[in-house]
Amino acid sequence: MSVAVTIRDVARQAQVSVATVSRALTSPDLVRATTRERVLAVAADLGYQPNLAARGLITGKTGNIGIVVPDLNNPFFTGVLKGVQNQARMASHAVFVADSDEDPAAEEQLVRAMAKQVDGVILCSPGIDEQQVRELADATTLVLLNRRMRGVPAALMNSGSGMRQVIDHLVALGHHRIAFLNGPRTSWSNKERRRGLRVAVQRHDVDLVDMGPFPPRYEGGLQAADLAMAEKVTAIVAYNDIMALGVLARLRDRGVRVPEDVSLTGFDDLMFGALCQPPLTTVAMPVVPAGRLAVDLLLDRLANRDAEVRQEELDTQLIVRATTAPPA
Amino acid sequence: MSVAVTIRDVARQAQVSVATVSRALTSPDLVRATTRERVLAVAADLGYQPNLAARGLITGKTGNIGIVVPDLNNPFFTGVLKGVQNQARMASHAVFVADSDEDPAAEEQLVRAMAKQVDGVILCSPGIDEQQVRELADATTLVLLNRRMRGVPAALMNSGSGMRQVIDHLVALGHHRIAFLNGPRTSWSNKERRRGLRVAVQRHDVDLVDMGPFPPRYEGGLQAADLAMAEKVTAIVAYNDIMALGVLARLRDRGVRVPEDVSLTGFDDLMFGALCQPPLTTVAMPVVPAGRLAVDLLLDRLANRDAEVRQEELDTQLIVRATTAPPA
DNA sequence: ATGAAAGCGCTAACAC
DNA sequence: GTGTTAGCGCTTTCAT
Repeated sequence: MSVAVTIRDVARQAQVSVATVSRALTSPDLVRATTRERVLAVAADLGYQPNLAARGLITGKTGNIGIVVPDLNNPFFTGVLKGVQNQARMASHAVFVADSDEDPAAEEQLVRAMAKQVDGVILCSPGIDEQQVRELADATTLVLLNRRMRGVPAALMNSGSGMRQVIDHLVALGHHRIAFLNGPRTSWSNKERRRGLRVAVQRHDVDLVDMGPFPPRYEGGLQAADLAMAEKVTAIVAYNDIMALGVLARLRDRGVRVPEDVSLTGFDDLMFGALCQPPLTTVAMPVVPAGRLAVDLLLDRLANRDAEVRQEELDTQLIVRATTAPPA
Repeated sequence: MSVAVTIRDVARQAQVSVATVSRALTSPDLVRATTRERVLAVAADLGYQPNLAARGLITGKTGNIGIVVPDLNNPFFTGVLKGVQNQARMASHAVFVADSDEDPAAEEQLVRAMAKQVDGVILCSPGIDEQQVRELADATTLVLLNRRMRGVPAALMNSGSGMRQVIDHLVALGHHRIAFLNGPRTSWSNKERRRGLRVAVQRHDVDLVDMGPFPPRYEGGLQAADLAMAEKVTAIVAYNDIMALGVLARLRDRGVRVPEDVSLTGFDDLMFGALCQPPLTTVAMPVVPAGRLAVDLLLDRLANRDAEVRQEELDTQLIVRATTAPPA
């Protein structure tokens, strides 16, 4: 392990003061070109890397951003993380990540613990209570992901538009009685998807059977499948892809054919939808772009603290694959 | 946004010096109990959170650890990340994450960039060249994940044992001619899996058809499926689950039944193996435990810099599901 | 047991 | 254009 080379070492070797080295690195136009080049050359030669913690101590900016997610095993959140990581790197920021294991209390702690080491944090927390979010927004610069709240910047995905496309698609196929399998009632996403659905349905002659809530996982789908079939629907709209996969498995076990006997749609488009059999008709959530957007919003807010709060919405897109067809 | 409360504020309010506050927080037994309690009470009251960057500047420890992975969209790496995050939190460390987008050159940069802000980094890089890893190990405390290299601590998964179980299983079913679909030739994992396979095969009367390399993704499986069938094998061992899924899809399209006409196994056990149809027989890689182990190794090394280098191996386990059966 | 003071590596006035 | 110096928030001698 090589010993750390500091700004002093560079200064000595380049025969200048530490201030000049600092300037050469951070405000190049403040030093004469020849000096700058000499300094930079020495720095490169010595393999000098500025200590960002020390820099942050004085500038007040750490060059880091944090992201808190409920579960790193969920491809939805890792997609977001990927986008965040990407965009952060473009902006020369490093990213702290924390996984709360779906525990809202932990989320609050994690944000607070991060607060001192980052310039701001991106919070993906469907569960945490609104009042607490406000307190956190007070403790650090916060950007919400996939959740809208007055006065807090947010990167959003417009599930309403996706749901409208789902309903238009199903109605065009000839469906009139459709089940919606709710995810967690309190989650912002579920509310949004449900709202989009209800709006879309009003424009058509459709019976909407509102079911659940179910756990937003494979097991939730297994459970929901039987209940939905009992309602004699011809199409099932699941809260998300994972649940849809559970429905698919359960229907197959019961000998119900998809899409011949019943149509099925998911939501999120998390990779395995495309890989499974039959491939799942679903709505693609732009998770990676949303992660990128969140970073942009955060950096923008940091640079421009008293501009108005931006909440931007990305469109979602129906992906028709093979689980939807005209009713029998 | 509330202004930061520093150690000075606490000191003033508690009527002690900053040194005493510092001691009360980090070496409680150096201050009188009554003083300590008073200080702690004030700190809690003011919502004081020590600035870790400042602390790190003087102690030389940041309390952070880094992890560099090739792709955050790959559930293998996010599983590891989950384990890392988990264990780091137990040890009150924060986690920096960086995604190299499968670019070995970027990996090196990312590690170097992190080096100053972390106590050590966990590197998951099948691709990066051995010499460069050594240089990185010189620049920071490094722990390798799923890759063995002399003198560098490593958290390993013993794919050999899993492969032996696969072959024993297939042979017990009556297979004699088996294809192995190679992943990237240079990847440590592929070498290990292949080696395990060859050893296992020697103990039985089996023709091993070594095919590929193929890209370790869905498309690689699509491509490999036809080639494997042309070799008249009765069982196909894919480098990993994703490739196996590609094989499965292609075989289904061709009307080849799995497992009736040909058996198929994957490797990794990445969730969707269980969800697909038929559920995939595969080898479970303990990715989350491996992440945890990597953190332990890192922390251990940090605490005990001149102990011998630990390289620990976790066992892998065959998971028999529904894609393997006796040959026709 | 506690305080005063030095200093971690760096940037930002302020001089010249 | 460059050097000198103070100080970011904290820990850690060294005194007392």
